Amino acid sequence: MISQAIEDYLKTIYKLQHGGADNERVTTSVIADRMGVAAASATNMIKKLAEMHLLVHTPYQGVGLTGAGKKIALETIRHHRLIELYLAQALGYPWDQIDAEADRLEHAISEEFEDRIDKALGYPTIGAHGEPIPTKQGKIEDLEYPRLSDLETGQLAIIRRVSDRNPEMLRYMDQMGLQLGTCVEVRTKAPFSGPLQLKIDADKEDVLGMEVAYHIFVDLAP
Amino acid sequence: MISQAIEDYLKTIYKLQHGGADNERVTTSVIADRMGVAAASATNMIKKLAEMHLLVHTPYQGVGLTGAGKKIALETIRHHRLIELYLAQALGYPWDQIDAEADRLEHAISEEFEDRIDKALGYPTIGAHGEPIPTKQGKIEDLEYPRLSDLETGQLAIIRRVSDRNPEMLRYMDQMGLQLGTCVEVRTKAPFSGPLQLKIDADKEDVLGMEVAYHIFVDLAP
DNA sequence: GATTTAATTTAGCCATGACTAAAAAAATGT
DNA sequence: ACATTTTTTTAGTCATGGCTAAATTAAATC
Repeated sequence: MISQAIEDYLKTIYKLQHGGADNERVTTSVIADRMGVAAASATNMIKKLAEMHLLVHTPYQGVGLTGAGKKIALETIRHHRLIELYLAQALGYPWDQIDAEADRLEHAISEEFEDRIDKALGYPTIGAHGEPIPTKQGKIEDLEYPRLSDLETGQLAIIRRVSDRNPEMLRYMDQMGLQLGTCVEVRTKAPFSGPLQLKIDADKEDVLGMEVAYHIFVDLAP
Repeated sequence: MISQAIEDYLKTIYKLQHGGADNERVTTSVIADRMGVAAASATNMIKKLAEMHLLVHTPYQGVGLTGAGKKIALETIRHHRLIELYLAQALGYPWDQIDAEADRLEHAISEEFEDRIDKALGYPTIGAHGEPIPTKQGKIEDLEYPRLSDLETGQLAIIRRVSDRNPEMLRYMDQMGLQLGTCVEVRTKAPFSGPLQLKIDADKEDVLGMEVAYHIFVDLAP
């Protein structure tokens, strides 16, 4: 049977495979780190998932999801992102709280629930932090946006996606007026990974550290 | 820590204590039966709950919740009933499906979620099947309604609560036009626990078996 | 009151998914 | 090339919450 733990591992592995650089191996320690468990625990689960043919494990090298594993991962991610969006839109949650709540709810909902909130939200394709929502059939767009931290002085862009990993960072962004759709212009970029001077939505001007800018993804405006 | 299993046992025990007759003991086998587990499993959990001071166990006699146990039970029941009502009212679930969905969700939601759906529903005090919803402080009204099966010929009453135990029965009631607030009049009552001839909401007339009537609770109209 | 039956508890087992400590393999540095 | 460090795996443990089979206690019947 597919337990909550299995769903969590598969989701994490999927995100690691698609989040980082293309040829970065998804290793035991990276998985353990993201899951917040000991490396040995990850090894155990990896062995189990390999036996279930949900992933392929090359010892000491890393893992790769099989079709079946990917399917479960995407179902879980779909649940997660639909729930997040529902919490934000229907229940007025701030965007820094939705991830934690969705992490628990994603394992508890039925297909029926998924369908109903999907409908209530108008069949969305983009989640609350700008992530693509996998379809019920397991298709997902792979939108690759440049990071705000990679822009050069003078460039104008629109925020399309943010990392949801750190709630505090999300709260900070919010406070700075940085949301999905917000228009930003890089005024100056200090050297040595220094802070950015930004014009935000044509009315505010502020400084933003590279750490934060690295977690914001944008669409370049011409 | 309070696990999902503990919440489920406490909820079940609370309902057994307050559902049946006043002096019916809540025994191991009754608990095991309701939980769908073996008697030995129930014994184990009862021992554990007794050690945690969530209930008092008199061996071979039965159990009784302590204040702490009752508190957790009522919190769980509050979650369950708020979620049920939310599923019905906000997401349009039919009333025969909400119990199963709420059984899983009740363990996954946060205080924040509880508060938000409570507010969205307008701080309701009655659940989707007519059950009282415990307050956040753990107070609960004990409304005792007569059963439709106990009415006599000629009596007029309003449906106030139904048992949610059997989804098929709920679907049947719905189909018969029997809902909360529906007005029913007993036209004839066949002897030997025979069926009732009912006038439903002043426009339909139909027959209802005792089995179903037993699971419908009403307010007597004068 | 003795015996049968039913309910309850004890004893022991299993799967899940964590953990630590130790061993083994791979990567790195000189 | 070899020693050191890091990563990964193995081995063994623990808590949770099920299970069955056997023993015990309580209730019911003769």
